Amino acid sequence: MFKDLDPLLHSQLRLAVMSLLISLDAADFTFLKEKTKSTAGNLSVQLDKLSEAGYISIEKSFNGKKPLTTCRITKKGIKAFEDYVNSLKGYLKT
Amino acid sequence: MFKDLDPLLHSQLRLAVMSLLISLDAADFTFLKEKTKSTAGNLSVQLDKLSEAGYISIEKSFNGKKPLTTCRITKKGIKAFEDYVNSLKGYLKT
DNA sequence: GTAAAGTAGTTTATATTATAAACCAAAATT
DNA sequence: AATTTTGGTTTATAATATAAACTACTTTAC
Repeated sequence: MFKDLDPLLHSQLRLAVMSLLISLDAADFTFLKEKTKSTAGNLSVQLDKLSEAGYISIEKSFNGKKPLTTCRITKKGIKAFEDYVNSLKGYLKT
Repeated sequence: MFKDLDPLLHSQLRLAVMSLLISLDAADFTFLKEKTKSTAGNLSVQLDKLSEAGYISIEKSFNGKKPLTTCRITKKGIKAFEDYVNSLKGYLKT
């Protein structure tokens, strides 16, 4: 009846990031920070967790002289997000 | 874009409890424990939190000689659940 | 009738998580 | 050349979830 909710996705900020990445394909740190209205520190930590789980890939480069962190959702991440949404549905239908 | 998710409802067990109560109107401790497959201790704590928030009411009585804890969702709880579901939608649409 | 097991919970301790605050290095601005 | 801003990371703290231990009583088995 109530399937377990992936704890990695059941977090407001990580879920917001995944939600953005699933329709955007690529997004940089600053963009994610603005869209999610998070602090840089929090975002940095949560991106690491998503990355360690293999849900996103993180690529570090430079935009001119400024560091640029680009995130992309992985296949595994897409699957996890879809699973999470399906599990959640069991909790939401009234 | 991403509305804040009520932290009281953004918890697997509390959400499951609210999901049950919203369509059941009343449920006792043992029933909730079985349906949510939670431990008694965890359920006890989470029910208290929902109760303190005014999302559910808890009535203690006796079923013969055994203690009976009956839970009901409140108007405030229904509103909170609906708000939560609506906020979540912003995270899930792909 | 009393010891053991079961029921219905609560309290407390611990592990995990989220978040903010502090920090760092380089670049841009005054 | 000092100050502020950008783009982050690391570390510390507060909040949360969860399980384990406990309480109080009841039922069952001997």
